[in-house]
Amino acid sequence: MKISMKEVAKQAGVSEATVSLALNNRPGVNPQTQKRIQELAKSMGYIPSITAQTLAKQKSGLVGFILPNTSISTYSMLVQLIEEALRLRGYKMIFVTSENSVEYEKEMIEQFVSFRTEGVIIYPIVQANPDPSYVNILNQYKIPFVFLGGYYKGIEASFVMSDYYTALYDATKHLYERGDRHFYYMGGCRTIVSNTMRYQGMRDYLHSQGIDITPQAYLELPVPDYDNAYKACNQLLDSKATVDSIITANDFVGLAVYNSVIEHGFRVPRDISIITFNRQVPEGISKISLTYIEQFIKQQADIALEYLFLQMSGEKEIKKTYLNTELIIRESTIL
Amino acid sequence: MKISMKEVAKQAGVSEATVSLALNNRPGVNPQTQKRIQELAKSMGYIPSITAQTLAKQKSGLVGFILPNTSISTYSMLVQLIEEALRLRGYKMIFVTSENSVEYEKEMIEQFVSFRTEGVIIYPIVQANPDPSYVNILNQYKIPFVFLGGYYKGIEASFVMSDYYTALYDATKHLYERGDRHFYYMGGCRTIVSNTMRYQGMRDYLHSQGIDITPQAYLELPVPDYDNAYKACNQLLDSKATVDSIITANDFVGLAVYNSVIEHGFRVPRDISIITFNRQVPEGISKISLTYIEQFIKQQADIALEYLFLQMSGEKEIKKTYLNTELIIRESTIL
DNA sequence: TTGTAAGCGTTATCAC
DNA sequence: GTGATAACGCTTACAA
Repeated sequence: MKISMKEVAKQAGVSEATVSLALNNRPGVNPQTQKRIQELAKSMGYIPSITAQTLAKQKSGLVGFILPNTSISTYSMLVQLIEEALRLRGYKMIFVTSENSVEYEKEMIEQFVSFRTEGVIIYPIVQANPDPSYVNILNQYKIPFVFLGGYYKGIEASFVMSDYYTALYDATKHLYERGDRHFYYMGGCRTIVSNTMRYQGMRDYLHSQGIDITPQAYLELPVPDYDNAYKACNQLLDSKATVDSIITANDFVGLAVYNSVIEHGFRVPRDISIITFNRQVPEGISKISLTYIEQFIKQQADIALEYLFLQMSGEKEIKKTYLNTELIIRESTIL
Repeated sequence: MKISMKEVAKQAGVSEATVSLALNNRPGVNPQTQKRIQELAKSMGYIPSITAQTLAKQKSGLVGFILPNTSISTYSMLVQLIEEALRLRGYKMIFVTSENSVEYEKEMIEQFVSFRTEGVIIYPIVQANPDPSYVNILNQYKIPFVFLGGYYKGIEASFVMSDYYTALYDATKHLYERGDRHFYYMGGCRTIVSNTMRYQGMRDYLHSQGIDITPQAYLELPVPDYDNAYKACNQLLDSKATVDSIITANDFVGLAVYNSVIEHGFRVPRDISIITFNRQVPEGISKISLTYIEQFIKQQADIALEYLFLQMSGEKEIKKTYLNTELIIRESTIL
């Protein structure tokens, strides 16, 4: 049977108030009584209704976390890291994915409001978002929130993300110093902040060396996956463009590029070099190990949480962190 | 400001009851009033408290889904499929991972009770579970549940899973007919149902051909990942055992085996053939494309949901489905 | 130390 | 058609 506090109270021969106090280890209840009630409740299989608790306490103990999806290993690491950190702080995570859709993200954020979460962490969708103002519903309900992995222009909130600008700046430098002069970046939607930053990092380093690139150097994929990348790279190479290096958004894209490059009769890295983000295919499995840009996921999770808890404790100041990345040299750029 | 129904009612100059009826499109309210209230509520940014609704309605509209983790692509597909199907039926999914730990799964199931979910789908942990009786708390709270991808012995509930027995039976047959005679299976915890089934399928086919294997043919990995598999396979091959084929739990294991085999101077598939489950590394990326056993994930999700909704609508009968799999031949077993 | 009672934000049952 | 009001299961003053 469904057990409620009333049942426990009746069985114990005390009032509901006493049961509540006893079960929550609150002072002011006889240790004997407390023990008796706790044991009774346990033996009855009583599990309190979070719903009722939330309503009564006006605190849900919930923190919402929204991610574009869960299929990228970076993302699923974040879920685990954040869930654990929240649990240690006595919060429960309520986790949803936006499926990379604006509408869906909006809905999910409203759902967070509906659940009266006490804080929200948003990993922004990585597709174009023309008007992210729906996020402000969180402000209306006084629910603190932070961005992780990016942010929306026009929404004032703390955020932490990789310093994609410097990452691309440095990666480009590495390749330039190898002698490469013709550069491409291949990835997803170019208008989102993190991708704009990448383009600019590449552009600015090259500009400093007297090379000016055009937006065509950004090869935009509808979805940054193997098939799209393979097609796009074939098209690029078929066009007889001069290509020295291609930097890619993730290693499925990077490995598609590798296959395409090889099939066009070029060698990697002798003719064309490849650098990737977000390596998730373990070394040893793929045909080539790609030089990659490592992002520090755990640190990002930690900082996001730190900022969130700051906001939750009343802090008003907006904090922004661009986190360092590290270039890990592998076969695809070694001379 | 936080808006509650009271505010909306006040602004609209009607009672809360009317607001409730209007917002929920219930009969018995003047269409004009209804429209006025709906627009007002929207303009005020009112979002109802699910908590209060749940308490009042005694229905949460929630279905719990628990998965060992989210890093396997099979799993993340399931999350999406199930979430969508539930949404279409007017339910919200509350999704958690068990981190493959008994204690954690227990906790999460209690959490589902605590949220008063109306149904639960359990993908059992894929490590040994000595006593899964904690699942029965769901029965006590009259929360229907089904298993997906496996089940726990001793817990009576509907389930759907791949027919691992036949999968291995047929895979072994395929290899036997190629001429292989010395078989191994490499995967995770051998005591869980789905792995026991695999072993038995392999054993029984071989027995039918007059070959008797011992439990040593099951190479049990602490965790079925690349590193463990690589080590285990090295050990096997170093031992000079005769090995004709190795069937593996997933393609990280399969590709680790491939590397180990190659490094020991054998050829695939001429000397040793490999079959895997749960391929997730796209073809074209890995050094070799592995013959694999395809599981029909969407069908499993559909059936699990069907069984769950049957139970939720009062059906008592327990249904069990072992779903067909398909052997997809690739390089690693082609002669 | 324990019990009584109000209140959290909704819904649902009645009167009106 | 609409408005009181009880109820949902719990917490939390405050009273006893």
